[in-house]
Amino acid sequence: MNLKKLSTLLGLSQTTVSRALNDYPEVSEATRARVKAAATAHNYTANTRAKSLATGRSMAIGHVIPISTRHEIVNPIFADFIAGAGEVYSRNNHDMLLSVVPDKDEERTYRELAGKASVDGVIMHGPRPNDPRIKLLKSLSIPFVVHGRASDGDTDYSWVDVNNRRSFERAANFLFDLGHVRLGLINGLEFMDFARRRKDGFLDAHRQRGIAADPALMVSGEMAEDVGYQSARDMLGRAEAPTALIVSSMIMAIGVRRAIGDMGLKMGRDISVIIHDDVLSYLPNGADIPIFTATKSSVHHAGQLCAQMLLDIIRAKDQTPRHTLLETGLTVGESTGPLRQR
Amino acid sequence: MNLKKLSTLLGLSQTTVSRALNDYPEVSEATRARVKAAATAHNYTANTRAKSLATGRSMAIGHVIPISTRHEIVNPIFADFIAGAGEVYSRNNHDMLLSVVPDKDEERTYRELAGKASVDGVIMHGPRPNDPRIKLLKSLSIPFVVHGRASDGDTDYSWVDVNNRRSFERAANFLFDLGHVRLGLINGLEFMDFARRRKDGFLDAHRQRGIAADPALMVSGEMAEDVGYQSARDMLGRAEAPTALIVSSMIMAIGVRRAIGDMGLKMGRDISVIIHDDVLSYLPNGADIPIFTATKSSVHHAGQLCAQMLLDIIRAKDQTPRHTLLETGLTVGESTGPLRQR
DNA sequence: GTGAAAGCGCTAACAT
DNA sequence: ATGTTAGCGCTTTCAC
Repeated sequence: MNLKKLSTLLGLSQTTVSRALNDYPEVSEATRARVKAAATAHNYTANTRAKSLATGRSMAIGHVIPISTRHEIVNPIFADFIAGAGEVYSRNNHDMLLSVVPDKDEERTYRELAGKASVDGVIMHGPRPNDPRIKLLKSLSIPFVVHGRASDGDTDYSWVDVNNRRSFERAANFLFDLGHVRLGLINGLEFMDFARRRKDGFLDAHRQRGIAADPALMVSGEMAEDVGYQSARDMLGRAEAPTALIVSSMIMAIGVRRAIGDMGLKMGRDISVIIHDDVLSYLPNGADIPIFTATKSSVHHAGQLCAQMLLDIIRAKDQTPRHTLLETGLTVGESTGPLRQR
Repeated sequence: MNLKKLSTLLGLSQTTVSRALNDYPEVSEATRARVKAAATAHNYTANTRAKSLATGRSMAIGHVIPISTRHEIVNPIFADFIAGAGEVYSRNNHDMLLSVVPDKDEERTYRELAGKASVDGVIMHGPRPNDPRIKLLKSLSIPFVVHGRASDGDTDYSWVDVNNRRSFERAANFLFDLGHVRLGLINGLEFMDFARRRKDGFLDAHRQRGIAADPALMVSGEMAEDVGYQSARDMLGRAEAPTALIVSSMIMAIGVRRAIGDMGLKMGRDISVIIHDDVLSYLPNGADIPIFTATKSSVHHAGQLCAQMLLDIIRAKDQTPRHTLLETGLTVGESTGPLRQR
């Protein structure tokens, strides 16, 4: 079923039917009702391609997902983010176009998306310091929103980010309040923007308390189980071992837990652990998992906000940068451990 | 830059330019070279919408991802699957259209995708016994491939699936070979097709050895950490406790590990564990994680195969059902435990 | 309030 | 080997 057939069927012109369906005011309510009834009756939906060819708007948003040889952070994050963004698109009758490309082809993909006019805007993921993609997207003059921030001078673009710095500052201060004085940090790779900010927050808290952070108790590595394991073993085996750990991802924390068990220590008694993990899909129904305490702030939510922001930008045709900084919630569980007096 | 401009620029007709770009044989090699050079020079890429409107093919594949209130299995699986499928689409110049919809809207979404002609085919996820979506997709006469199988009589559609049954049969036999005689199964919800097959495989092995499977040692629940924990506690606390467990997902296995630790048992000595997990993105670089032994078979690979199969079907315009059954690899690690003599 | 006609950017007969 | 023309399904002036 298409417009032509539907209109002849109704004895109306394509124009009128189109106008009725798209809620143009000049159509009489009587015909509009008749048209809409017929449309649903005959299961009519406007062909997106034709529509976007005619209007110039594609009603689609592009997400470019670079796939690197090294598995990096990206994978687990995306499911949640995409789901959040997707919900927003669905509600707003937009399509989501996913391009999974080898990271070396990322630039070409952006160019093509812009050239083929197949999307009205794009979401950019995983920014790195001085990210060249930002300049590229600007030069292509296509609306875009960045998930995360590239920590350079140029903040002249729209982004949605979690307040990683404050999150880790709060986590550290929370432990200081419990009486801990030696904290360990098991962080992601610090060339990633978020990891850098997390470390900054960790250090902020130390400065506020006048406590010197021990470089030996701050490690940075790939977010993997074995990295968590090895880091925890190393730290906890030291003469000056930490009494609490802040871990930068769930998967690393699983390794940390294994290390603690292997060393004959007990969580919450000998060592307290707080983890930060943005991906709630790991957790049953988003609940706090019983193993660890998590500072929760969902990437799912970030996805929704990015999508909404981008749609707003497109709708308003106003590209002045917008920013959203998400605060995290600190949820405290058993394993954080009882108050330790010095 | 569009065809019109490019063609006037070259002093050729749109047709010739189009033909040159699309590798039609009737164009002289000289002009083809000239045209292609100009195209790259001016950064020209054909507008997808216009192209698909003209050809009738959209060069896009749809993935419908139902988002349920209960978090179910779906989430962690998708990242990997989508990544695999996406790679194949990229290589074949197809777009991937993702629709994230509340599961009650799933049917409507399929109808719209077909009606709007926005995709050439769809991939269906998470089939359930006697799944109504299969009839729907057939009635819409849109090419589709199912990831997984619906275990009813009607196998008259294309699918790609992991051999879950054999995987669990092998896992159980592997443990029997080690001398174990009481095995526990911690499985996903058995209204899901794959979980049912896994149980069947588990039972197959028992039958082959003439060992009766104890119903008390076969549990089925949501794939969550706490379900794994509770199930393991229950089983291991019994008078007739199992000496080995087969766990149906990594996340449940994490709970199992916690239970084992809490009960003062030691993995590999008191209790052996084999897990099956299709999602390699959890694992660092796809390597065997050091905690558990896994029967590995990547959903990522399944994604690639689904995508390729669908593209083949579309290209061949031949909808006779095709099937691919993926065998799993059993990777053995320390924690499976030493040979236990009876 | 409704309709006729042009056009979005491309491909595919049908010429030549 | 290249060009002319019509048309994919829709929206959008412009007329009435």
